[in-house]
Amino acid sequence: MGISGLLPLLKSIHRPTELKKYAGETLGVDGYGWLHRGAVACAIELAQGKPTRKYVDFAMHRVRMFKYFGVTPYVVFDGDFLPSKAKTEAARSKRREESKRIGLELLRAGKPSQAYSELQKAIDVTPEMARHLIEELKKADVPYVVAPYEADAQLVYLERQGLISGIVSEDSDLLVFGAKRLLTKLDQHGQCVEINRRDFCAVREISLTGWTDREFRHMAILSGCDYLDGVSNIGLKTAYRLVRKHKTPERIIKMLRFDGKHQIPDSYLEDFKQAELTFLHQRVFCPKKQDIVFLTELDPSSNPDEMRFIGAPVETELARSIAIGDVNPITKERIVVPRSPGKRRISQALAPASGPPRTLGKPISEYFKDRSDRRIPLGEMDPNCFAVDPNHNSSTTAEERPRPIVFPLPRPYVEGAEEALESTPRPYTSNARPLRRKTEPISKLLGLDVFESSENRRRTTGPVIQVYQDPTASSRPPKKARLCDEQTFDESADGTPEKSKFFSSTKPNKSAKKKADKLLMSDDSIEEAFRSLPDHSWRSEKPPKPTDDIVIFHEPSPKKQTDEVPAAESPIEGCEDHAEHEVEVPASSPTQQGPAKECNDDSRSASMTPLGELLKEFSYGTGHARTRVIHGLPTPASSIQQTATPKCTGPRNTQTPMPTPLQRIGARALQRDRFQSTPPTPGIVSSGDRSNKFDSLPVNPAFVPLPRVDVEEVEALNKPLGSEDQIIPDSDGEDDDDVGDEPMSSSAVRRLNLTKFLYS
DNA sequence: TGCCAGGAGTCTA
DNA sequence: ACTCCTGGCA
Repeated sequence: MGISGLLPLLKSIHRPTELKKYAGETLGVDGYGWLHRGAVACAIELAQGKPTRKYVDFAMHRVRMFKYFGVTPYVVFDGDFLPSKAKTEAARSKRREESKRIGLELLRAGKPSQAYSELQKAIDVTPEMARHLIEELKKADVPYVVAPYEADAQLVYLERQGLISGIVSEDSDLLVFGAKRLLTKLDQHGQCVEINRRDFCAVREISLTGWTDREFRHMAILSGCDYLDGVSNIGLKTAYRLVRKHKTPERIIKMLRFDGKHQIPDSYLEDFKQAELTFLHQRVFCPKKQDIVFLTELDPSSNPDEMRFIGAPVETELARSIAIGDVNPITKERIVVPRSPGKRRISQALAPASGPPRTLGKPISEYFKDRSDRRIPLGEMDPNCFAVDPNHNSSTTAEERPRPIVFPLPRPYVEGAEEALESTPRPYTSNARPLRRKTEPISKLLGLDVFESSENRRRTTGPVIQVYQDPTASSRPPKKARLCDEQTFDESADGTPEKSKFFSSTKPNKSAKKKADKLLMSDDSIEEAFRSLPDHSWRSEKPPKPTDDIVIFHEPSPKKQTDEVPAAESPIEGCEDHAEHEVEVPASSPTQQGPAKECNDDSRSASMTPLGELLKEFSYGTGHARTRVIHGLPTPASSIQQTATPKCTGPRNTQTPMPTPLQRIGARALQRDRFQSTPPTPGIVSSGDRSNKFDSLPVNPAFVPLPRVDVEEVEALNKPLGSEDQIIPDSDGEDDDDVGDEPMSSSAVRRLNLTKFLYS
């Protein structure tokens, strides 16, 4: 859970950013988080013990997204539970069991949607699940490590060792561990928020200026953390005041007891110190030394034997085996991936990756055919659901295979599917179906489909499979199509690589596909998605049909990480920006210049044309300038550099109520303040106004030379347009660094002028 | 009256 | 996860 309220408290230093800005870098990611989110999609199957690999698909989709943006993910998995957390974990485990029980009951009672929401709480990410993902990570040449204990500590260690340059996680604990660069709220479009330790001095809610990691840690522990329950009625604000006033934990606790307003357990001080030591010295695995080390070296005077709470020592060999995923970090038993149906269904389901295809009672192909017939009409159904083949990844050539497009299942369709299911051995599926809406049937279908589909793939890769897959895809929660999902489609190597990840159109019948597009939740989202695609717009030059755009994207092959991305058809802006950093630089840099110019041109033209839209966005006023810009620029060209942002921002803007003039003024003031507090920004004068204070504060070498200036420029343009708040744009300026670029600046100037023109 | 913590309710993914 | 509301406190 982390420190509740910590991230909101630091909101003033949240710097909106995009994954592509980290191109060329290696970012640590929490494998558990990915697996968990993926498992949510198949909560019912997991609860029922049905074989499914959806969680692997989700995680690999994220991996592909990272690669697409030129970022190398370093996936870190949780290991054993710390003694400090044993209690918590036991309670959680109990809750999960309870949720599972209730959820399965609801399922039997014919309340699939309720069952699903309950079963989501029952999700337990197991080392076996991690192992399955690891198999895929190996194939994709993605670095990973299983921590001896907590992934949080492991991630921070990797960051300190320079093996990663940032951490992608939703866990605020990382900041307490000492993470320097935390990326949170990463969405499917690659947008995220950076929280940089260097910005702490700029936090507005509380003054952390001059605060050490130690004081910050004390504040966090005092307010309640995973290792120690907080004192009631003491939150972060109060803890902050206490630390500021009394400095040491001893004095704080003494004062609290003296006050008598709070109930402090007798062991609190001791527990407090243990919690702090756990944050400081937890054991981690050092990939360089190939051995267990402490996150922070112990004080020579301290004795690790007296610090059981930081985790028991682990033998070097065992630690290595755990780190590579061969040994279950909890049971310390070797993880066996069953090749044939094993005792556990889960294991069976997972098994396919390593082992040969399992044997099914019936030939799958037959099964599919039946379904395919029924499903054909489905193609017309909603495209909202993206179903990824859970098993799909299992096969080594998963990416090569064509990706099934997911369509939301219409009722009738579902029914047919159910019938098919009935033939299958799963009993429950047949019963539930009449009652439920899409959710239930989907779940049922998923379990069955997944299992069989995987086999089919192994055996054959015929069109039949595709048909089959489509239904599977439907199994996914009925959401709008996400870019990420699209990415999965990219994998389809069949010759559909050209098509956009976002649109799976190729596979489904053409007619069906078109229909699907129409059915999509929001066309806008799709367009936005396209825009988000970085290079793609450039190359296309024009705002071609969405389908054309799609073609541009193509997923990087799994084996080569960063290189692929730049090399890939669409050079990402980020890549360009960070070309300096990484290996790929050579390739990316040349490409950049050419496309960059084009982009600029496009952006200009784009900005010119959609004045009305721009105005609208300005009217919103609330969001970051960037978002507005994005919206404002309907054309693909504009999206080029802003790509990722547009999607997310677009919806947000619309959703967020328009700020009142007062609010805007306040926002501006805030921004200004930040600006002042932060070191002076190097950006150009014109750009400097827009540039965020934040950006200026945490300057990453990589970021400094950002060619993407376009976005910023756009922002600048918007500002004047938004007449009301010119100030706002300043605050918004997220990409200050980019502005700094020479070519960009020139382009920016042009754009600025143009925009003014338009409005004037 | 304002601040803070915590709970309830809602929405999203 | 986010917002809104409530109660306690100064």
